[in-house]
Amino acid sequence: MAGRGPGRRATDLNEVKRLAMAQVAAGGVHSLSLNAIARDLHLTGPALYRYVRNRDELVTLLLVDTYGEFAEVLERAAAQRGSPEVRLRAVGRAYRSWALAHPERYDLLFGTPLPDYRAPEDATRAPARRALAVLVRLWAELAGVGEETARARALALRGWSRAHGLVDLELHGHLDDLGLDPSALFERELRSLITEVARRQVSDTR
Amino acid sequence: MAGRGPGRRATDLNEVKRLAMAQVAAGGVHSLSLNAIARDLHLTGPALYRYVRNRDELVTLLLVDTYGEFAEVLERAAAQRGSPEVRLRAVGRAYRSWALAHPERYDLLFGTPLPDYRAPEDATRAPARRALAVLVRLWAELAGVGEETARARALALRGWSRAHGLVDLELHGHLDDLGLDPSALFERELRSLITEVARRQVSDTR
DNA sequence: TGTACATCAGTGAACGCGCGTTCACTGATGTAC
DNA sequence: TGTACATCAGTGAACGCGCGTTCACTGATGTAC
Repeated sequence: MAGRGPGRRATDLNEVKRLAMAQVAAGGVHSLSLNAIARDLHLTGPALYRYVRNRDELVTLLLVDTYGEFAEVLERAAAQRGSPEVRLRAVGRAYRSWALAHPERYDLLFGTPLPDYRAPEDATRAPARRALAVLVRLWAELAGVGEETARARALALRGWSRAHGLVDLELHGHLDDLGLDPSALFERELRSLITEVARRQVSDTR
Repeated sequence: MAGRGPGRRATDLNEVKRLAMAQVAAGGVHSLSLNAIARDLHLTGPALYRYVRNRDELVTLLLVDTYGEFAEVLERAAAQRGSPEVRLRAVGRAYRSWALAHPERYDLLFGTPLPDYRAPEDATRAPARRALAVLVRLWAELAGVGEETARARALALRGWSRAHGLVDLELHGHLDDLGLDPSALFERELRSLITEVARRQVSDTR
C-alpha cells in the first residue's frame, strides 16, 4: 500500500475527479473551480497541481471519463439479446435515462462548451466515437447495410439527433408546462424512425 | 431631441443591449460582463446601473429580445404562400439558417443556462411560446386538426426537437469529420416527419 | 538497529486578474423666475 | 436676458469575492548504508 516513493499522497486522482464531477453535478461545468475542489479535499488550492497540470487538463479528464461512462451505458443496452429493433429501443431508453439521471454530465458532453476551453481532439475524439459506434452498428444491422456505409452513419446520426433534441429540450425545461408527456414523445420518436427504416427496408427488398 | 430632464444620457438602453449581444456573439453568454460592456461604451462600470438594475435583468432583456427575433424569423418563413408542407420546410430551413448565423444567440435560448441565473418565467415565457406557436399552427394545418389539440402540440414539438437535435449537434461540432453533410441530413429529417404525418393523414381519411 | 540522506505532497504567501455592486460626489445641463 | 436652482448621468474609490497559477518552503516519510 501507500504509493511508491516517500511522502505518500493524501488522496488520489480518482478522488479529485470524483469531487470534480460532484461539483459539475451540483452546478454545471461552468462553475467548476480548482480551489473549490481542493477545499472539498481539505487541501489548499496549489496542492491540486500535484494531480493535474491545470484546470483544462482536469476538464479534459472529466470529458473523457464521462464519454466513456456514457458509451458504456449504451453498449450495455445494445448488448442484450433481441432483434435490432428491440435493442435500438433499449439503447434509446438508456440514452434518455442516463441523461435525465445526470443532466449536468450530459451538458458537459453536449452542452455549451466552456469559454476559453478547447478540447484536445485526440483525447476526446475516440471516446466520443465509441458512443456513436453503438448506434452505427445497430442501424447498420437494422437497415441491412454495412457498418462502414454512409447510410449506416447517416441513420445513426439521425437517431442520435432525435434523441438529443428531445432530451436536451427536456433537460433544459423547454417541455415544461406544455401538457405533454416527454417520455411518451420520446417513445413515439423512437418508434417512428425504426418503422420508417424497416418500411424502407421492406420496399427495398421487395 | 436629447432625453427629457437635465443631464442627458451619453447612450441608451438599446446601445447597451446591442453591445451586450455583440459580446454574447463573441464569447457566449457565459463570458458576458457588465464591466466589459461599460468599457465598450467608454463608460465606467457603475454607469450601467443607470440603464439596468443588475446583470440578471440585462440577461433577461437579451433573452426576451432574442426569443422575439427568433420567433419573427420563423413567422416570416411561415407567412409565405404555399401548402403547409412548403411552409413547414421554409420554417425548418429558416430555423437552421438562423441558428447557424447566430450560434451564440441560439445557445442563449436553448443552451446551458447561466449558473445562478433564473429566468423570470413571466417575462420569457410569452416570447418563447410565440416561436413554438408558429410550429403548432402549421402542424395543425398539415395534420388537419385544431391548433389547440394535443396532437398539434405534440407534432410541433417533435418537429422542433428534430430541428433542435440536429442543429445543436452541428453547432457544437459533433457532426464534424463524420463525412456527413449536415444540410442534407437536415433536409432528410424535415421530409421524413412531413411525409410521415401526411401518410398518416391519408390513412386516417381513407 | 540506527543514522544520514533524498524524496516530494502539501503549505502559505503572493501575483494579477476580473467580477458585480454600493456610495458619495461632480459637473454639465435644463428650467423657473 | 440673467441668475438661482434642481436634476441626474456618469465618475472614482472602495468592498468583498473568487479565480488560476507560481514559488520557495516544510516536514513527514521511505531508503541506503
